[in-house]
Amino acid sequence: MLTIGTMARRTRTKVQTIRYYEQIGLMPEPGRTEGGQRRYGDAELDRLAFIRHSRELGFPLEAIRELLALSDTPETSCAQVDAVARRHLKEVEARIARLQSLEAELRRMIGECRNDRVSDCRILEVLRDHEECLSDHRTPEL
Amino acid sequence: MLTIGTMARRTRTKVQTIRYYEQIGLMPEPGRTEGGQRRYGDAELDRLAFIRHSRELGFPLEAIRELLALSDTPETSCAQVDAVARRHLKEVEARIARLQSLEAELRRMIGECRNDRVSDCRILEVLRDHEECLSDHRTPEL
DNA sequence: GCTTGAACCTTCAGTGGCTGTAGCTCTTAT
DNA sequence: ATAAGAGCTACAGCCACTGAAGGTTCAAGC
Repeated sequence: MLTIGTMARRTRTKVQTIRYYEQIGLMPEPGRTEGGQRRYGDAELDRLAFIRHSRELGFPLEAIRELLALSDTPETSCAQVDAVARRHLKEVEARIARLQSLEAELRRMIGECRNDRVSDCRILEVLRDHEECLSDHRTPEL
Repeated sequence: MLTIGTMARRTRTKVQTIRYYEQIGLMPEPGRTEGGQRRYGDAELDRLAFIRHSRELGFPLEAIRELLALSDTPETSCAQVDAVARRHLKEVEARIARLQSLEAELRRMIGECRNDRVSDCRILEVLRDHEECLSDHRTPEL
């Protein structure tokens, strides 16, 4: 039987985070000691490890919820798993593209700065005046 | 005199966002009509445009606060402005690098999936078993 | 002058994914 | 028996907004 602290150490998770996962229904309610402390088994450890690995790959918790549900129906096709992963990949690609255009803009701006007084600063001028150089205003920033 | 709605339209900002900026002290408290509605001048419009342009470039609000303060002392050197921008560029670069390593890992994972049953899914196996392929666990995810 | 409807007001809750704190209680080793 | 360390609950805070409820004000048209 594993304490919450042991679970945390083994998966490099904060104790509070595990309790949070329980609260939002991502981890099951574990058994308790007479005194009310949580005690976990190996299945729970595996589940937590799965969640953490998925988080390291940037999957949002809702996607992880889907993956866990699919993982519990072993006889069905994994096409849905594939779809979740591809969807996430698309989001990551989109974020990279967005950040790269920010990066280019920032470099250009910084490159023009001649380190004069603030009143002549090119950076501040750009921030004051620039007209939507960035194409897509509807995507989230990152 | 500009209403909050006009300010919002001109800067492509939500009305609530402008009130939020006021609440956190990024925008000044404007004058009001007898009935209590906000009325702005051109200086406020410029300030809001500055904030929105900076946000489009991904500057966090605290950095924007710094930039606005620096912008109000025209005779000093703009080295500090430069420093804020370079600091932000570094963060953007770091996020890109992190996302690119995620992207590579996701691609590898998806590439291995043969679309069998869930019980043999390579994606799920990776998520269950993979040992920290991603070097830096201390940086924020994005 | 009056009506109408759009725009404004305040306040509060929610987003995602945790993290930190306060003030307790429980377990375990000595 | 005691004391340290780990656990417990409940709640607040982070960032940068966004939405909604429920009410008030403004401006245009008649």
